[in-house]
Amino acid sequence: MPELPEVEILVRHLDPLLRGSRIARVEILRPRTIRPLDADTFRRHLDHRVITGVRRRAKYLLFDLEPGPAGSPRLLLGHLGMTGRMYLQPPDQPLARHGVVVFDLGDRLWVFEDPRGFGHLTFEDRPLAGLGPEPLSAAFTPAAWRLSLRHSRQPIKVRLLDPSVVAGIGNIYASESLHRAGISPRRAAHRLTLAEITRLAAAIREVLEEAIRLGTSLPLNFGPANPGDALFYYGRSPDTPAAPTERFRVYDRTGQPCLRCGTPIRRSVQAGRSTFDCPRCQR
DNA sequence: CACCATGTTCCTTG
DNA sequence: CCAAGGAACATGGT
Repeated sequence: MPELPEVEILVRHLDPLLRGSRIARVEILRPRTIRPLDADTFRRHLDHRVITGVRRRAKYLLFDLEPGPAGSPRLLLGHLGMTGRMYLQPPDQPLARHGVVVFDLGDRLWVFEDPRGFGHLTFEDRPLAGLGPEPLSAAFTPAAWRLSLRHSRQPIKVRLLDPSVVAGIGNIYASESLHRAGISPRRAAHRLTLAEITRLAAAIREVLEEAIRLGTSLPLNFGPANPGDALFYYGRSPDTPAAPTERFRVYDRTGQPCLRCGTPIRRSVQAGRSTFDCPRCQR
């Protein structure tokens, strides 16, 4: 499901539902999801712990834990990978086919579902240390950001996917941000002018904020009986309401007219991943 | 059968 | 030492 906006929307959804909940039992159906820790340690540390809040950093979900026995972790980290979802469901409802971890909260189940299995849960917070600025924070200024782009000859689109450059941008919003800023994804990062960097930083913020606004304005149901979510890319079924039209301006719109100038959107491959841009608006 | 897919890490190459 | 590219992880949709 995830890039920054989707994780942010999920965090806002989960926080009031999980805050104050006590974990009665943890069921690990796919041990590989718990990494790089072992499943037994994980289970032992979470038994009877209380969640005091849910936050986000980049695409990580951060679950704050009430202090437990000496040496127990204060923070649980979750990452959804490409296809992870989380939701609460009644205990008597059947579990999703790819339910990988289930937290028994007594009156409800908190389910982590992940068909492709790229997501994970851990207490290991080292990956957070290397993350770049949150694009929606005040610390994300063009002047500061410029320094991290100055030394790379890589295409700017590829740099945007590096979490140490800016946190939470994925393949969809990288293309979307560059289109909004009118910058070619192929431009070498170190050749961007300060004016372009300023424009791109603003575009990133706008694109992400718009996506979050859209998500919070929709009646979302993250439950297993509603795999559509309308908002999220993965798991849409024919009978669920379609996502709002023109949610993306370039992503996955190969050959369709650019909404600004009408030129057909082009697909290319950079660092092994699809890039979408308008050959006319983005130079 | 082929190719594609929202992410991240690790290994190899230069 | 670093930068950059590609494979790997695993499953499902078209």
